[in-house]
Amino acid sequence: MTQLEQKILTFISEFIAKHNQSPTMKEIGSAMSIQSRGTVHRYVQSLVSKGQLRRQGKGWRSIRLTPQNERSLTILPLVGAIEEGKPLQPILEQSELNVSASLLGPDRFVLKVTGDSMIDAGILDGDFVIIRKTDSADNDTIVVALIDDGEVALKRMRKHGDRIELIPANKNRLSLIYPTERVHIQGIVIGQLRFL
Amino acid sequence: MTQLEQKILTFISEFIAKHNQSPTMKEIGSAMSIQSRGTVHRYVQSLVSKGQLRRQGKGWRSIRLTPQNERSLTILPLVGAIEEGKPLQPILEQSELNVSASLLGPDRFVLKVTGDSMIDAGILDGDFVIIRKTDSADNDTIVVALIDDGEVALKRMRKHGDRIELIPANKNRLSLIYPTERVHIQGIVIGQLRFL
DNA sequence: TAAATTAGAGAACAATTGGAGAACATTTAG
DNA sequence: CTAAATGTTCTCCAATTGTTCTCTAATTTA
Repeated sequence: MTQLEQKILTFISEFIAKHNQSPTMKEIGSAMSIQSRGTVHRYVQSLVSKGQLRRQGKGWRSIRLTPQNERSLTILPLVGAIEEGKPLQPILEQSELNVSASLLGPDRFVLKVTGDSMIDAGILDGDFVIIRKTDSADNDTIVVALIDDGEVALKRMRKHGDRIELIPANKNRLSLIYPTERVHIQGIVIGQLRFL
Repeated sequence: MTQLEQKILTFISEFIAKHNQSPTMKEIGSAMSIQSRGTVHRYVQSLVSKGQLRRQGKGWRSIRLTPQNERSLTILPLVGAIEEGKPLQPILEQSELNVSASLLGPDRFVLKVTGDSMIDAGILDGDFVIIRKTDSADNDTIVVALIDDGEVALKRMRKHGDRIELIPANKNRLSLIYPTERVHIQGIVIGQLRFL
């Protein structure tokens, strides 16, 4: 896969995620600054022949992703589970932990956390949290929220009518309550990781 | 392997980790201050013949790492840092978080944690910890230890002469002290992750 | 000192990658 | 049905890269 093919594959993948529909040759070309539909078509064909894409039917927007590109790679061997004072329990069923399938996606990003406001939720200073972009969230999920278009908070959220309560996971800190219109949800925390 | 060959191999490995594509002869040359593509080519050929690299296909960027030098990679966009009540601080320098480069390796594995013995260290029930295999560890690192070839403990370790103290990160639990010969270190915790 | 080795420059050529656009076929919208 | 848009096939072309050479200079070795 050449560099440009890789770019095109990524573009198609993100386009589908965003529009729930594959782009046309022309749309791909626009994004890649390629004027010729014929040239774009050649790249798409190349990706199909390399098994990175497939075509469904003959019409427009018939490009589809292959399963491998709907999820990405496997990563680490998962060998067992630790439980208090018991022998190691081997995990046979799923012998690999697929980090990326669960955590990656075009709508994901990572934030590094500073401070201890979420310490009781096991999110420590220096940890990274993986966020799925969304502008709404359920009660009691941990969200990234922008307050007054200025400061950012990583807090558990709970709605009370026209107000939103942002609850820290730290007994030494207090909840903050804002009118709904002052709080803009940026995303919800779907994962967390730490390097020691 | 000469010194320069070693440098080139390292450069290629890091380039692939960063760009997910091998560098061209020219790019290698730029990094090594070698003007001639031909000269670079000679080094690459030498590394191939020594089994440190291989070539895939005939096109550009067809240099591949041999399994011994390989690391798979997974990259998430790292957009910023959250700090208490401050505006989002964009991270410009390194805009990607390379999960696997730091966490993966042939001597790594994952355990799923059950129980709350490490709760004060931010390791909660259901979390996954990434372990680097080793049979020795420094004081105050979190280790996976096998006790009497039977039960497994995830605890902070401290040596006291011929005894080893295994310290839980939980105020409601007590340290356990064993004679050195009863405790077999399996590895140390180098990372942790959680799926919400 | 002389020969061999190592290292780099760069020319020359082949192969691959990347792009434009014409011509025609097919699909979709109205 | 008709027209517009899209998909497909094709040729031509340019730019970049990989590869193989030869030449030169510096360093090491016999």
